[in-house]
This record gives sequence, structure tokens and C-alpha cells, in this order.
Amino acid sequence: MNSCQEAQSDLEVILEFLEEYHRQNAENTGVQDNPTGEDDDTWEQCWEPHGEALIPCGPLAAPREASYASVTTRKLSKQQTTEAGSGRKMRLFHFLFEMLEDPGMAHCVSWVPSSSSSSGVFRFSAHNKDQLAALWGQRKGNKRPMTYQKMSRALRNYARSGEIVKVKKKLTYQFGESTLMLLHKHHRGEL
DNA sequence: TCACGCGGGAGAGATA
DNA sequence: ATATCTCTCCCGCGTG
Repeated sequence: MNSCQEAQSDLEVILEFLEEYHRQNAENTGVQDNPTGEDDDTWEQCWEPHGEALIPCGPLAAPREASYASVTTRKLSKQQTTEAGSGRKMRLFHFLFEMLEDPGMAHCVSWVPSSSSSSGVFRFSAHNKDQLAALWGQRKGNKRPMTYQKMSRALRNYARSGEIVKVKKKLTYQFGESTLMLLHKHHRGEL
């Protein structure tokens, strides 16, 4: 099994676990999915990478370590445990998803229509891609200006984990299936 | 030939 | 001090 396949299967396992846990949590405790509404801050605090996948760290954080360990044997890294706390930096694909969900940013980056509405394929505008990159640089608080070239390099790093893969088309990338599902769920406030 | 997007290596910065 | 993760920077290659 290569790293991408491994990551993909991990994501699937995690997703199944989250769905099951979420069902139980809703039934047993009556905890609201998203009682306060979502904003950028909660967004950052409720997700954390887990090895090659994403797992929530908000309301699910407490039982996560024990329960999740039964699902996968992959250990939590130092940074991952750190990020369960507050003040975690936003990751690039979170930012991109946010931009994709913002109609006002459609001139910079947009979903690519396809037969499957949830394909997760998106494309940068050839004219405004650097504007989006600059925004990312600002969000990160970089001293030097971010460019599309540098941002796309970071995007391609996600290919190793399967979170985002490169599509063989100019300026076009695709969210991993499970990553996209989790992002959508969170965006709808289901996690 | 040239511009542009892409891919890889190396290293910086943050954190435990 | 060390290890790990996530970018960031730079350089070279392929393509139209």
C-alpha cells in the first residue's frame, strides 16, 4: 500500500468513526452540533490534522484520544496534540475551502462543475490567483508577499497525504474525497 | 524562444 | 536540545 492509499483508508476509517461517534453523542447527550454558530475562530479550533488525515478537536476532543486509538494505531504527533488547544494556525486547505465557499472570492478561485457535484475539483483564476495567494500570505502574517507559485507548492505537499491532489489541468486541484466530506460537514456545522 | 505552471530539495519557524 | 510538522523559498524542467 502506498502512502496515498494508506492516507485514504485512514481517512475513511476516521470518517466512519466520526459519524458513528457523532450519532451516539447526539443521541446520548443531546449535545448540539453547533450551538453557537460557526466562524473562523471555531473553525480553526475544531479541526486538527492527524497524521495524514483530519480529525475534529472541538467537542469531540476529549473522547478522541481513547476512542480514536481503537480505530487506528497511528500515534498522535507532538504538533497534532498541540493543535488540539487554542491558537492553532489555519492550514492552507482550510483557507482555500473558506474562499471556495465565499461567493465574493469566485473571481479568484471557484469550484469546477462536474458530473459529480461533490467532486471537490477547484480551479484558480489565471488573472487573480496571486491576489488569493497574497490573501493567504496576509492570513499567515508572512513578512514576504505570498505568490501563487509558492502557494501551489504548498498545495502539492498535500498530495502526499491525499488531502488535496493535483489534477492534470492547469491551475486545477482536487480535495481528497474524505477531506472534502469532512470539510463540508464542518462547514454545515455538523461537527 | 519565452512565459508559465509544476515538481523536488532544502530549510525556516513553531511547537511539545 | 531534539524531533516533528507545515509550510516557504529557490531552482530546474516540461509544455504550449
